[in-house]
Amino acid sequence: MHALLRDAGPPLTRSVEDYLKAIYHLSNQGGFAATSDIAAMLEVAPPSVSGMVKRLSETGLIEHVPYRGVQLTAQGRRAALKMIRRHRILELYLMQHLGYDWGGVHAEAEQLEHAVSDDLIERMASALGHPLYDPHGDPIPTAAGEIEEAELVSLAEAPVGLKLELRQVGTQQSERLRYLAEQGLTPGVLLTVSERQPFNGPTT
Amino acid sequence: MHALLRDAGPPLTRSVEDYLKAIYHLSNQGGFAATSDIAAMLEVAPPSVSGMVKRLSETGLIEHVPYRGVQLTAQGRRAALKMIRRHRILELYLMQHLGYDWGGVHAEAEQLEHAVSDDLIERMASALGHPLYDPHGDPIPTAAGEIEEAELVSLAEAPVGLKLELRQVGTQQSERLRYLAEQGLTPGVLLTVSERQPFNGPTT
DNA sequence: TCATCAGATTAGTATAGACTAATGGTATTA
DNA sequence: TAATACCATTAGTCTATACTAATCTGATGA
Repeated sequence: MHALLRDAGPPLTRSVEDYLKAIYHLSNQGGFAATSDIAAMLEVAPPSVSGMVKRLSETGLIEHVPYRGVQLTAQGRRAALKMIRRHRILELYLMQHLGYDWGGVHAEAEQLEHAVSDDLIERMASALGHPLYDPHGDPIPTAAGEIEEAELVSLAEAPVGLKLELRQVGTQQSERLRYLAEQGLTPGVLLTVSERQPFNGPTT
Repeated sequence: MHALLRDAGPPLTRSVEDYLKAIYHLSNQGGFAATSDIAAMLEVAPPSVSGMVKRLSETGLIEHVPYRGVQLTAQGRRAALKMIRRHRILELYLMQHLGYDWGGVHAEAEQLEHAVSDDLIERMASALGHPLYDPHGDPIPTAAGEIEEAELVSLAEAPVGLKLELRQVGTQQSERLRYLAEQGLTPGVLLTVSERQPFNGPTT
């Protein structure tokens, strides 16, 4: 009985969901997320973050070490992964079933992820054949809250001559995504690093 | 220039959208919506309605006659119809493309209608072939904000012997909707009023 | 006409979440 | 080690929205 009710509590607000997602992204490799980075990512003022951090640590969703930053608790991480699953399933669904392009999906998913039910997400996931990666190539957490921790190399760091598969594209700016898609730079494509100009772009 | 910007202003909040929809439904035939009816429909206390009514009439979305009730202005009506279009397109889409049943669809649409973009709604509308009626048989307002004003007869009022087409079902209780659907009472079906028991049900 | 009562409104309070201005802590550099 | 600069936090305010308790209005029936 305890176990089943463990996660109940009042549902998270839209803001709280956004904070948890931001903290997840900023503390990826087990580190702390800094107040100012959270503020920048969510486009709010730093004191707003301090306030929210206090509330979130009181409800046990994060751990706060003053002047060092915050980390998700197991509970907070579960909630964050749920939002990320929603976001990624939504992006995929909007592209594959409603004709969205790579650039426009992000904003729409960003709104919808707060409003959809678990049921709807699972229906979309099955309509998509339970996909493992989103349109950017990022892994989609399972409904149970697990996520693949990929080892990725940045293209800018890859040695010349290396053959590789383009797995994910690390930008969310619509214009840039559309441009890359036109160039055929879309997740899954195989590339070879042929040369690199000093200070900028390598070639396919 | 004026005309194009006329409706700009800050976007409506979730609450405001709900109030406008409720007022629309309660003042259907040109009358006034009463504070207490709005309160009942939205499940809030009457003073909360008084407060919101003040704000809405200051922003020009409704007309308030103290102690009599409220009416939508043209602007408020446009906003309400937009929400109703969203709701009805969503219900239809969820049923036809994601396997929702008649009962479960309302609650999901109620949430999503506040989060979807106009673009997404129009994409769903075209995926559905620009439908005119929602799953309950209610007319769907056009993107331009027009709605068919249907003349409907309640089954309970129809004279015995009349042949008619079931156009809409006036309940939103999930259980009851499922029951009716099982009985084949679904919009579009042709019925004949064969007899009526005193105090209750007529037969197909 | 007046008393009464239901329903509407005002008054005052709470909470979530944001802001700016002021202050406090930590780490870097001289 | 001390000064400084950067970042975090606290203090105090604002808005939207809800609440309860108290008051007011208008319609109804005696």
